[in-house]
Amino acid sequence: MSNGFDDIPFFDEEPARAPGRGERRAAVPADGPADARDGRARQDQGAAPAQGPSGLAARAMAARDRDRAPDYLSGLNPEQRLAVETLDGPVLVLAGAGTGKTRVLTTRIAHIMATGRAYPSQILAVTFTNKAAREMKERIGVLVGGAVEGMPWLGTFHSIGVKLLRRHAELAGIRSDFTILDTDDVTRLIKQILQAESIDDKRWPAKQFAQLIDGWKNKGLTPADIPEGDARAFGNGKGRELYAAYQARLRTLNACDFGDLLLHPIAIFRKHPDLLREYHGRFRYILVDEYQDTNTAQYMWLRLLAQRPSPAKGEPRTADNTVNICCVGDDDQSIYGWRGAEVDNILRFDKDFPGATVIKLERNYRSTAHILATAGHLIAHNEGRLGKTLFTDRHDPEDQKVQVHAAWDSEEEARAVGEEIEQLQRDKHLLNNMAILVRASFQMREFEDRFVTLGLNYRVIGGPRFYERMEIRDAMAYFRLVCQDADDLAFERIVNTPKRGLGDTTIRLLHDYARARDIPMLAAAADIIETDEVKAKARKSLFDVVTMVRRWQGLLENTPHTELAEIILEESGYTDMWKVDKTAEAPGRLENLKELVRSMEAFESMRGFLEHVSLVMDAEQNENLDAVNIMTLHSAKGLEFETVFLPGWEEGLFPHQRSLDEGGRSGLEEERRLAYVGLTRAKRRCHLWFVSNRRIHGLWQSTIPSRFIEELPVDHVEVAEMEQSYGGYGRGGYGQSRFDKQEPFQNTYATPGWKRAQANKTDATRDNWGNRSGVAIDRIGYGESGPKARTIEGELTVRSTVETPSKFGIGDRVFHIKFGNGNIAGIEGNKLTIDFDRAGQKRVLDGFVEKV
DNA sequence: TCCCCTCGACTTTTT
DNA sequence: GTCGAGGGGA
Repeated sequence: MSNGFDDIPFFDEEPARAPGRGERRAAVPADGPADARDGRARQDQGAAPAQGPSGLAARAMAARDRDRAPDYLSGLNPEQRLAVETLDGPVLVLAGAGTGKTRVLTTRIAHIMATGRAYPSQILAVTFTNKAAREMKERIGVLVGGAVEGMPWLGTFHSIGVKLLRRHAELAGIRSDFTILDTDDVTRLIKQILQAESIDDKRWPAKQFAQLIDGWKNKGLTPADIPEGDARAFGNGKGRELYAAYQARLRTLNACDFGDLLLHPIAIFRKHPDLLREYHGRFRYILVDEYQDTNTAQYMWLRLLAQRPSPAKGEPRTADNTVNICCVGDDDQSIYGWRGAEVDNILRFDKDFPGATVIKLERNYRSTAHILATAGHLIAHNEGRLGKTLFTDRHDPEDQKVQVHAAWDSEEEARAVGEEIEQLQRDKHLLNNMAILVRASFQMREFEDRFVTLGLNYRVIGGPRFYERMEIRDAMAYFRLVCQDADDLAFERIVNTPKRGLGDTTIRLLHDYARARDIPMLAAAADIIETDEVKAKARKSLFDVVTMVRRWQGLLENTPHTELAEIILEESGYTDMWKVDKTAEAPGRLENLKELVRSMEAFESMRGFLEHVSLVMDAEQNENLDAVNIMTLHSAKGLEFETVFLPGWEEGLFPHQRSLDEGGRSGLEEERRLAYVGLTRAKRRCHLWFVSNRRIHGLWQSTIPSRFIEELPVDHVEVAEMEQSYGGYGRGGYGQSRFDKQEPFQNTYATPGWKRAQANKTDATRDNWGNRSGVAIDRIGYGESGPKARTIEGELTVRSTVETPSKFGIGDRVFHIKFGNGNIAGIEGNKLTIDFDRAGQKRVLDGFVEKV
């Protein structure tokens, strides 16, 4: 297959020109182990292959100038082609739904490489989700005909942030083997801080504070930057102190939360302009996907990397001072305002980057004219848009108008959708091409129940995740502690799991001691076992834990990591704990642990695996199974389906009451954009539903149709004829599986649907990875088809074992909380031997002793 | 230390 | 209505 790249060996050829101005070997560390092994990958650093009559560039330019455009450009429409070929200067592509946004991005990258403008490793391409990054990689691979090994800087904001931070961690005051905390860890950490500050966590919930901090970090605010009002609004006015305390704790734990993955690099770049300049030299081209979703922190990060010094008067723009940034987005699909996205970023792009080329993509290749007109008419009710109107050439009289259905209640809604799906199935439509997009996840349940009854396969996208399961988190905590022993959160999680008789008292003691001396709890435990601070039994247990962890740490370098994982789970007694457990879940949990170890095989090291899990929280779904997709409108963004069902268009649910209450007009507009996203997912058929009665928080409430329904254009929408009476039970002529209501004595388990389900099923509720999926298992090929091995850069092992001189002297009279008064008989570092008046001679830690 | 019961929450969610 | 967390009692 010819793709226009056949005669351009751009991966292998060196730029054949002499080093020019501004060209120097960057001091930026190499691209990790791959670079070290492969000299070729390093050649790009600092050297731009763009100018000069090099063999590669000349040929590429000739290729471009030939009448016949490269194959990969053919098939693009004029606007798309402009977006691909406008390589110099800032470019904003306003790409409406279904206008070939991803195609433009990927072709542009291919074009940059094919024309020899930059090496793959000189292109920074950022997305929001791992899914988008993966898709982009694949599609570029198809375009250039091979794996895209050479694009180390294609990834999510966060994964690129981690990459930067691992290289320059010490500039942020942490070590490069830092741990990435997830939201659960963060909440637990905050809970501890609130407790330490004796703040009532009933009145000031840790979760709320976690969200507050997240919000500040989204805005790029450090404790010093937050507005006074914000600071006062939490924890008796202690908001700022608490935030600072939290950051301090993260530093001692050698850990980062998600926000830090962006904020630390920003701080580093600001403090070290020379380093930033190295990256300016490296990144010839910057591409950003879904620009309308960027928050302030991401925006600041991008600005730092994108901004180049303006050319002096009279000087021409050169590769050194041109901002080759291309942002692609759609203001009408901005649906993440509630988590800090600033639509403003896209609205004022041309002010941020003067001289920007703005290109609108309005030709839609996805949907029918009816669907487009409906979506367009709806979104026109919003103010403050950049204003795009999607159009299509496709006008097929066979095309169905958008169907609006009414149902009595949510149960009937689910039943009717089920019937529609079965009808489509009989007409040979694949279930994979259908999706039910809901506003809120509680709506899913009704559909799941119904589909289990019908024996219809379904998959829930974005449900509960495997790594949130208890046994996975426990196992991961062991691994984390072994890789990074300052990870106190991991330590606390596993120290008494399985039960080792290390209760609250012991843990509190360890915690206090560790805090007082600013050392990890594992180190604190190592100290304490040499003393009499804790009872013999607890001491033995602690000794075991410390010894085990130390032993595993010793094995880390030279033992295959999957083997080590097994050793850890065995020796810690963790698997035994579940073997002994007689509850129903225990076998499943053991199975999950096995899967966990198996899935580690795809990674190069245990650290690589840990990093993957903390960054990539989605698990891949099985595409091979034909199943209806159920997901929220939010997670549907970027996807498309032949047939889309949009249930629950009622006031209060959609638009959601809380959006209206908290967001006012802009909240309503965001909801409307969400509706727009939902409609534009559909290629051929789109069904809207609203019900008159819905159960909310356990009680039935009567509802009125969404205002959005009134905003639809009458010419393109039709009210679907109900085959059954409104509010009655189904009487339709088709569907063998709809008699559970008609035959009251037959319970659901006797329906053919249920029997079918039984026949197909291996697990009708959840698969091992915590993915909810129906009827036939939708198992994830996490092990086999999982990600390629990852490498972690710049491994660094620094241990903080600073000894502080004891403030005590032999003979001092002291008081110990547990043993009372006594005299110091010996001192050994921080351990004191004391002759207690009552308890006799004991070894204790100086932290627990006061002079009297 | 564990288990049971009560109480409260309950939009969307990536990383 | 359902689930999870946390408190209190055995």
